[in-house]
Amino acid sequence: MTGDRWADWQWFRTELLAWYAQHGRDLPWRRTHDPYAILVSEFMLQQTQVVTVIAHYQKWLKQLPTIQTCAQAQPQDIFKLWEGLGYYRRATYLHQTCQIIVREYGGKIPQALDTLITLPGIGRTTAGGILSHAFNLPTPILDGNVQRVLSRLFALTTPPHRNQKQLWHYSQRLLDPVAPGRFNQALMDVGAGVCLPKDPQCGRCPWQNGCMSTQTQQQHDLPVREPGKEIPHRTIGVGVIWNAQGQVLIDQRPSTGLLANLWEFPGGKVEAGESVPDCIRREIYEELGLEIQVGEHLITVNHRYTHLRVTLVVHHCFYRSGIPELRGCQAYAWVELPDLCRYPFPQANQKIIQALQESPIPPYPLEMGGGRVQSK
DNA sequence: CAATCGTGGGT
DNA sequence: TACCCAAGATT
Repeated sequence: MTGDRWADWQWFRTELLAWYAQHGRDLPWRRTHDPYAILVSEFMLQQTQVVTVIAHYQKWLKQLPTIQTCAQAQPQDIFKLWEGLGYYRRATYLHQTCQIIVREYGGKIPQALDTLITLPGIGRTTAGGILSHAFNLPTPILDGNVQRVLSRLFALTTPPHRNQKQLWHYSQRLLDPVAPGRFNQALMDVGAGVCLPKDPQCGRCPWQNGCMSTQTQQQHDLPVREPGKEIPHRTIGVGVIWNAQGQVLIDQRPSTGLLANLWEFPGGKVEAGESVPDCIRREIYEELGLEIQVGEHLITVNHRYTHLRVTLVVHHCFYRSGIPELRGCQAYAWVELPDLCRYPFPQANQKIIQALQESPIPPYPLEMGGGRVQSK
């Protein structure tokens, strides 16, 4: 690159598209022209790697093959299909977006960028991805891959999150106006498979001869990243509360905040100087108004979120008295173990469920009414 | 604009 | 093990 010459930009496009024809990934959402399917893939791919998305993508489209079926689905089904993918707000946003498109746009995805980004969960990158991929419209994208590729290609020494305007400019300027769909897909493939965060594979890069950071051996130092912050840790006491019918109590988390709308085994943060059984007894009373007896330890689960680490100390518990009140949750349910799979749970709770299914059901304490009542 | 929002892969 | 990073959007 010796200047802002048309031939230089065209060279990037030609090289990239030629490389893509040989080395592009074969992905499920590249085998369809259905804009709805592409919309689904774009939502799932937000901050989530391809290998993680594929199974969920295929299951989703099998159960909700059209935008109409998605719009009409129950929230519980939406969350169940999203289970395990994380960032669960995306599921609600996708559901809402499909409902709006069906209701207000005749089931056709709007092809105007300004319209698309007004829909829930659709920002500029997702909108650009949909428009370029589904309709071959010349809309740029700027995901993590593209930010890294562009930072190296043009040797941009400002951290990407402080340099969004310039990065968008480059993404727009570089975009192939004839084949924007394939170009954007190719750009992300370079980021995901060649221009790796650590150990960039410059020898396999179609842009090796035009990359400014490679010429000065800066590619390992770009993009510039700022040090992260420390992640706090909490210990959480969790109760698997059994009733005399052999059912366990679960609750649905609030509609906002961490793991919104998902189901869980009730519990809460262990306060300073408090024992775990005391914590569980207190939390169950505060959140549900139930009196329980805390029993033996079931499992301890360590889990990491983006901004939080938790240790879940889980105990078997036994219902004594009270009717559940909805204080810190949306709903509750007494369920038998085989029915737990009907409810969407976060990953940390999946480990509890697995432990439950592998461990024998604890005997109901004799002093609390004798043997278990066999339900049905 | 900084914080929030999950989970799995890779080093 | 302990990080970093991922087809980001929202508030």
